[in-house]
Amino acid sequence: MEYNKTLNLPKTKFPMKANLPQKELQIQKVWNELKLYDLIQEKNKNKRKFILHDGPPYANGNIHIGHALNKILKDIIVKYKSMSDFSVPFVPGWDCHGLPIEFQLFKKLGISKNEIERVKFRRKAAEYALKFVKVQREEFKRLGIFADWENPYLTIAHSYESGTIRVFKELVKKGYIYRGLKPVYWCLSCETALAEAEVEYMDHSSPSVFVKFALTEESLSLLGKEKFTFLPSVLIWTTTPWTLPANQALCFHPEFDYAVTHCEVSSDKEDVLIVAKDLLPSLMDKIGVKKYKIIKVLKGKELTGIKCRHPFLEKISVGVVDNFVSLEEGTGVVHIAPGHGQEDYAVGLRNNLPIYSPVDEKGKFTKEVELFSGRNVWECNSEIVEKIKELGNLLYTEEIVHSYPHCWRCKNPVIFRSTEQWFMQVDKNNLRHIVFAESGKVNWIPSAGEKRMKAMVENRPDWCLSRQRYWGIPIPVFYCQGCNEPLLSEEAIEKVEQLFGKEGSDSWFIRKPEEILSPEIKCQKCGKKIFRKEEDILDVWFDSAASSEAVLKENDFLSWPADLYLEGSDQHRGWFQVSLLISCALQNKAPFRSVLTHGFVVDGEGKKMSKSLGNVIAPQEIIKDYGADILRLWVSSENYSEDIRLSDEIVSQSVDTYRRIRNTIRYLSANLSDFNVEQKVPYEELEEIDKWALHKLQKLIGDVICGYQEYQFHRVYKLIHNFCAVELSSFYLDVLKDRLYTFSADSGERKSAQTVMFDILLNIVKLLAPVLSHTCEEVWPYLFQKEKSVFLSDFPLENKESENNGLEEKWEKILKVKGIVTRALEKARGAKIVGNSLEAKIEIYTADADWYQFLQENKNVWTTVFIVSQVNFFNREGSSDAYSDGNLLPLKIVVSFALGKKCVRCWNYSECVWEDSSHPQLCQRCLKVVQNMVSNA
RNA sequence: GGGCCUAUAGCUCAGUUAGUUAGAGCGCACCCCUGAUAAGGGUGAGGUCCUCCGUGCAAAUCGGAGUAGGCCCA
Repeated sequence: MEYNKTLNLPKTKFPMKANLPQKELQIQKVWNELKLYDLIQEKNKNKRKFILHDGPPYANGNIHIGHALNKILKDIIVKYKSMSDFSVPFVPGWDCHGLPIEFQLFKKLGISKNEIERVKFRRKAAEYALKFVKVQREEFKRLGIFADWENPYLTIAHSYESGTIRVFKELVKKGYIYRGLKPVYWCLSCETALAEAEVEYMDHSSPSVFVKFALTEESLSLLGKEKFTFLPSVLIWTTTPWTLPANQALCFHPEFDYAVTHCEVSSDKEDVLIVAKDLLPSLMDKIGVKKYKIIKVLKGKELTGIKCRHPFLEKISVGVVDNFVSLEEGTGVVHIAPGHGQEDYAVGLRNNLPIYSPVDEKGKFTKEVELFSGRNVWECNSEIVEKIKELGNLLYTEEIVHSYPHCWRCKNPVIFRSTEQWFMQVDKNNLRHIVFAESGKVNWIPSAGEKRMKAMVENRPDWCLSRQRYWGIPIPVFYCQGCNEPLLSEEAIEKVEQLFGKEGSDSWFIRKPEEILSPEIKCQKCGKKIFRKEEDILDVWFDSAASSEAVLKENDFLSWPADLYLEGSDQHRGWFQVSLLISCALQNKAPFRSVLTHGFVVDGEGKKMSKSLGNVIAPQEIIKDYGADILRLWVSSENYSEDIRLSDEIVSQSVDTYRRIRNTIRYLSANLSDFNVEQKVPYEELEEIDKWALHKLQKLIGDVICGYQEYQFHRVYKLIHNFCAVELSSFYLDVLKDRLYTFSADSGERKSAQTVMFDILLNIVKLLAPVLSHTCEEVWPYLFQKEKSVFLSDFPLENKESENNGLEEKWEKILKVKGIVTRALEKARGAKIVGNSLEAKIEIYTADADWYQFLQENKNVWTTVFIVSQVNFFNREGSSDAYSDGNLLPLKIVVSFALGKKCVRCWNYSECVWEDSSHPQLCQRCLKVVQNMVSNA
């Protein structure tokens, strides 16, 4: 007789080999057909809401690993919350406007801004963005992300654009919006503003000049009581002499030492110069001074407020301090023209200097600079140098070649030129303080986010909202054709808001002002009724900053504020900050209760991923080779609060972990092929070890829930993996084999094991579903549940009634004994005494009365727990050659080959009577089982 | 250059209020099994807790400096 046919061996159709890349597609197809996302919403519609507001990724290009990480983290939360008593509508979003798209498209079309009509271009840009929305949507769906994919929010949707204008309107109403000057890159030949991405750095030859700014009489006292034979001068260095007419200040570093130095410039010329002390030797060498003497040394901050004469104009330049001043080159004093440089502009703002820029759009000096009026700034460079020399304020000049920004189209050098821009005032209505206070109420995860946000808000300048671009939401402002006064009226903007809601923002460039405005409206200043439209568009950050207003407020099934924003840590500066700013301006309140940030994906060495380093790993590759669940498992395994590493080694670790979990699930299900829920054994009747396993399961459930609630998914990952590998595979399931396989199929003992295995399987599948979504859905049909999907089931709750801490303590001790026995067995295996552990007979010796009693009390479990054929124990000290485990346990173990005969069915050895003539190779236990089967057959 | 963050075994992570010999799982090596089989079990080897200095009776843990890396600015 083939006795293995009488065994209850595992049986399942659930494949060992996952073949995820294919299998996942089938599962996703089923999800689609079920309309699972809708079913989940329907199921949870009356529960309390949890709003995770999606930060819109930029709709250009395929998704990269950072996108995958971000959306998977969100998805884990959405799924966990959806299964745990929350209604979690998740509306994905895309950022569709902005320079990167515009830039890419112009490149693709091979043309520049002036070579295409604006509306025509905008239609192409919209098409381009929508194409990538579709691409990314498919890629996100391929990751197994659940969301309202059919109804995402797009920043180019009419309703969204209208919502953005509404936000602008509210800001105008509350007085946040003003017009001011700001320097931007400007191409003189194209007569246009350029974005940073549109300038290229190329070598350029410029005059390098060292120029004196003489102190005024009144400032001499700042230098102390010294009498000077020569009027001291502050020495600056610049490579853009043409910006000198716009000079407003001289900037010192507050902490640097500045030397007031007497120099013999030449045999007949002497000077007193103020420069950074550390630069003195190289500087004197450069300008050819052989003899010099330091008269006095001052800290930069002591020079604050010093007044100097302009080197060739009748005006005063004032001393200011700033940390950006460096000792790399020059004199340690920086000439500041706030209208002609970014750094200068920032210094200007901090010191309330005029943003002065007397240069027109063709790059010619305006009438304000009489000397050079109407002349091109480049042409004037040399004349300015001549003029300074003439007045004796030039100490040194040479031509230098350096890297300088050029226009990407016409390749000419560009300048910084101030133009009128729209701003949002950060200090209006106490906004900065409100933002600060609201930040303090937000739950930042990790908590350092609060510090980072506050530091940023504290220092940020007003927000420049204007962009001289094509692809964005227009700034809804009209100008009087008569007096050029901007029309900043709530009523007018509301017309635009309504128009965009109907026709979208392209209509701004199609409709005439009179088609938009009501006929009664007139200029508040001069009363004229003819207007022109603003050409500039809004900074793309304004679009996304409006999302909580344009999405959460506009949809009844959502709510405001959001419970959670979850993005990369770069968004402290980006989306979080601008959203906070807008929300506090409009609502005096943060738009989010919690903000969770994750780090960036870096390679195995912790270096950033870049094409040039060749260490980029694409999510598409991982999906193709291993499947989305592997990627999801990797996401869950990493502590995302820091940098997140990814390498081939790390992926293969996820693959290994996946296999272990999958096999454990498969094995559990394979042993449940003849089990159904009606056969469940009541708790009281369970075998003790089964109660122990149930206890462990409940603890696991509690810990895993804790992990999910605190968004610590790597804890979830570790807990479940350890449970599968340690509690289940290496112990419980291994020990159970004898009972499952050899006991009669319907025996209470076997059903007891199956009852618990079923519980374990069902719960593990649910616990893992937010992470291994496809795999858990794949096993779901093997669990005969009423729900059509694991995601329509309820998340487990920790059942404390199935817990028994006393039992756990006792089994901990039993496991310790198993530990020493397996070590003894391993030694015996090495000595070729036994191979398979069932070939072993174990003798345990202990002189310790308590331990002996413990062994005695549990005498029924030992063979099972050790998976050996025989166990004897003795209340006496074992011989010296018996195995002992240091002094960890007062036990000594002797391993010998088991006594008696091996039963061919259960492989246990026994000395029982082998009497049955028809089954002479069966032990008594198996004999009964087999006889039973035969009589039942 | 500035703000924020990180550094524990080959990998992913623990390590509480400073308190025995710094832990887990995986991987690796070796062994067993062949009734979870492109599986399963066992044993074992792996650590300058990034470096240096300091404070403590005592430091992975607290303080300072540095190195390497990340994000954001400049």
